[in-house]
Amino acid sequence: MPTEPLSRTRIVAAAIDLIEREGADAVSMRRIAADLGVGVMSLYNHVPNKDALLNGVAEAVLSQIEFTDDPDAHWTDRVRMQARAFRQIAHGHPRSTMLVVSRQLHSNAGLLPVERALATLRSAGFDGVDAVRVLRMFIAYIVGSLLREVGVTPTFVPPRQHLVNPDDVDPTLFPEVNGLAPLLSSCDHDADFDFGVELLIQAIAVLPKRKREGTR
Amino acid sequence: MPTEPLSRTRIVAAAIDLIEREGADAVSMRRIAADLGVGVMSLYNHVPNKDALLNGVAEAVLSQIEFTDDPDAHWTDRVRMQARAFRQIAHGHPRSTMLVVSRQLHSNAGLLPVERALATLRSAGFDGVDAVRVLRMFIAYIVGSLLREVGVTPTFVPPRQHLVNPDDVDPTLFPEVNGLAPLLSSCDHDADFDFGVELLIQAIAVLPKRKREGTR
DNA sequence: AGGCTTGCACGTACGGCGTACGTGCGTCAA
DNA sequence: TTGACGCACGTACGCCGTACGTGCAAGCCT
Repeated sequence: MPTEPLSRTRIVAAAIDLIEREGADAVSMRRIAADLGVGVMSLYNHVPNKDALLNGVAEAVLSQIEFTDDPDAHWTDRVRMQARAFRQIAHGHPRSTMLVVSRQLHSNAGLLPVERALATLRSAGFDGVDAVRVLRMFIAYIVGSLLREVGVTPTFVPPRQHLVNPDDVDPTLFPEVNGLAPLLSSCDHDADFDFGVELLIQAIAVLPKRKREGTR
Repeated sequence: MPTEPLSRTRIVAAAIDLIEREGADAVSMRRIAADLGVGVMSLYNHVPNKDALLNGVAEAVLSQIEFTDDPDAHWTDRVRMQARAFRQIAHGHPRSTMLVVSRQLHSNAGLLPVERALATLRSAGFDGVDAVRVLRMFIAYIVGSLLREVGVTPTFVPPRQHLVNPDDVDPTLFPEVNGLAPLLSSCDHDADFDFGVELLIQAIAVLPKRKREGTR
């Protein structure tokens, strides 16, 4: 029974699978090896160490983003689509999201979305300085949104799944939080994300566009 | 020589100190105990487990934010000040920032900034729905910015400290990244953060303000 | 005063972790 | 045929979090 030979790709895939099934805390070299039915140390023939393996996971997830870019569309539509495509990470690989946004990647996988975004912004007439600034702002917003969505940064649902109970939130100390508790404890991620994206697009659309070029 | 008695506060302080000196990876119960000159298991008389200790660290850092709110100022100024105050975390406790934004806090420490922000937005005339939405957007942006600033999410400096060298970025695959390399590899965090904050403030300032109240 | 509870510092021990290192086997080049 | 090489694997070391038990000092009730 010749099993598929071990490879970096298979190891990374097993890691992603494990993370999505049991969470990032469940990841250990021993556990991955067990899932693959191999010895622990065999992994090290294909991956230098655990950290590099996790980088591989982040790259793999990142490179699975499906960008369907229509070069003829208005730039605002293209920006919107790219932002949403990036957010797909949180849906396709919710438990891996934290890994993706928390690792400094030096590979091409991380550069492709950047390239696309910059090209779109440049085609919209922004000069280099503004394109980079706007891109960084979008990335910050998207990363922050993803973290909230996958549950790491609080939605600011105070205690239970249900509405706030006054034992946990003192109404005299936190009148606003208390009054808005029903709104704070529920969250439509799709709507909230789009709300922010629209606001950002609208905001940068009115930026004064400087002369083209200016990358120097 | 009666040393200060052990306490949760002292343990948390030692943990923060250790994180800022050697990074979050260096944190272990054994190491903290050694720094405090006590036995490992003594810590567990004051802290239920490591996870709770890290929550304590996040709370402590969060509650050190200095909000200097001027209720008479224009609401745009107040929002700006609150955003900057929150960002102070990244300066005062850079290595702890990741912990602060990556932990779901159920304590009052996390609610105070929320309360202040909501109050400011409500006083600016936003109804409950919009105040919560805008707050969430700001939080996402700030969290994402902090992560970039403390070096976890990439600045998109491609390889070295210096400019991009063409070995690492294929100019034909990534023409924009390549052309904008000088801009991508340097980053004025203060200016970039303020750029985004101004844009966001400007964007929400033109939101149609609905009737007051509406928390229900 | 004497006994008892309680709080807290501490040591030992267990199971799990990442990984350095050595070993043995299959394949392929010379 | 033989040698080198690639790769799966076992063992072992030094970390980790923490369950559990022990002993001591302070405070309480009678």
